[in-house]
Amino acid sequence: MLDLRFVRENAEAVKAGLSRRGVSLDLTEFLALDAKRRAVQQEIETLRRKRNEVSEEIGRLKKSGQPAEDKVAEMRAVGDTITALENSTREAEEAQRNILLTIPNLPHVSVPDGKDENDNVEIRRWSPQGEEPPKFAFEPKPHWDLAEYLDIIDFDRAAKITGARFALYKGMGARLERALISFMLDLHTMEHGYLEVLPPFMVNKTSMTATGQLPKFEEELFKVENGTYFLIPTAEVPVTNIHRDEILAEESLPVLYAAYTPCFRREAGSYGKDTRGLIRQHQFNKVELVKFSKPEDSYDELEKLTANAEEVLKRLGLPYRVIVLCTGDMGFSSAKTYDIEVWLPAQNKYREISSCSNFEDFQARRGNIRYKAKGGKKTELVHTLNGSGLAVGRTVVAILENYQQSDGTVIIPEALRPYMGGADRIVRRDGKS
RNA sequence: GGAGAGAUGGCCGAGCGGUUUAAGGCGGCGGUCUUGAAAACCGUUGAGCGAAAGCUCCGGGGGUUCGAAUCCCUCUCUCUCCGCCA
Repeated sequence: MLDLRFVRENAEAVKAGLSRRGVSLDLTEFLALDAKRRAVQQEIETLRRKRNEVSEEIGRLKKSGQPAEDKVAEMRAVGDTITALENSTREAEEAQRNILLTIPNLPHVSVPDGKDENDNVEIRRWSPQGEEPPKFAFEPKPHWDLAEYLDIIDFDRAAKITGARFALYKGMGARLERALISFMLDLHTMEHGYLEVLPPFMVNKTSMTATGQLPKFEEELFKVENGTYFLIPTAEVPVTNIHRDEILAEESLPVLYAAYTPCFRREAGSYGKDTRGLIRQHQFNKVELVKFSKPEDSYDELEKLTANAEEVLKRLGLPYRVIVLCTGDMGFSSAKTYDIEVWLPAQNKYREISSCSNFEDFQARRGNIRYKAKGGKKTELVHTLNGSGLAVGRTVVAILENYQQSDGTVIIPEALRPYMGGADRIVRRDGKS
């Protein structure tokens, strides 16, 4: 959410910033509403002041046994006026907040202008051999064929159990998923300084609103039927909300959390996209990194966060590139986003495996997350950041495709072997390969 | 699921219709003392809006009243006991 006062005083700058995103916003009604609301607020406060003073006087009169009937009657009328004005202003307040909640964040100056994903800008590439991904001596198979041959993921039975876009992991497949979660969490907690948390997988409406999923994107969420909770679409939601309505001490910043959670997404509007395989699922696992930082440090923290996520791919020896999303492709709450894309040889392209964003104070304002400088007088909003470190299912995809052998078996990256009971290769359970 | 008790500033905790403009303690900050620290003592210290005057905030929402932290209704959460349960 943008600052109400900032919008009022910088309406043109706000419109200009949003137009970079391809969003055109008419603020005339909003500003008129705001002016009227503030005028009424002034009136209410003047009346309240009068009521406070006279009520105090009534108290004194009654105590000393003097009559106060006329003043009581007068204040009864004032009270009625206040109630009427409050009712009219409440509506205006709500209308204003509802508008503010649907305005996306302003892009940072360093974000390139652009319309859609075609205008994103590549920043760097990495591969075990330098920059370019290695060439295969044979035609690399898609991960779903490999998974079926190795009998480690069963999409048909998952469809029977639940429906489309779900997966049943088996044997070394299930173990690989679990190994990756442990590997990622160990790296981030033991080497990158994050604190591991395991949050609830369902959250309330207030939490969803603070991080920006609500009120605008409810159609992306699963809502539980017997209550008011939503399944989390990312750990960003529960973890960022850890400090909702709190004032953090300056010396505790930055606060760094790493969390494994499953994520649940409706994927409305993506019919026909990535229908085969693990790429786009209604339920997937993710290790998420979340930071709370001082405003002046947040862009340095974004670079570090992105590097922390990249380190997972480096340790696993998976080729990737980093791109910066253009203004038109960024998420609603973000001021700047880097996507990390991993190389998938069977698709012959890079696919998103992590998204690292600085939200500046956009989420902090919605969630009222502040900090106070040591000895300082004012509280200030923190900046929030997060990034995948990494999406686990897509990491499985990348390992299967990049480490596949011509016989259909898959080499296990060395860094992962301690988590796989020492195994160095995924083979069929019947021994055939 | 049943019965009861609660929710007050960073934390603990008093207040239960009108000097609460929220006591007191802890913690924080500043100072005196000290070679330094501790202890002791003194001072200071909640949040939001507003240019200011001032207004608002005692879990959320609603009500009673001239006036609500205080009374009523309702919701949420916490705790204790009982029952059930992985």
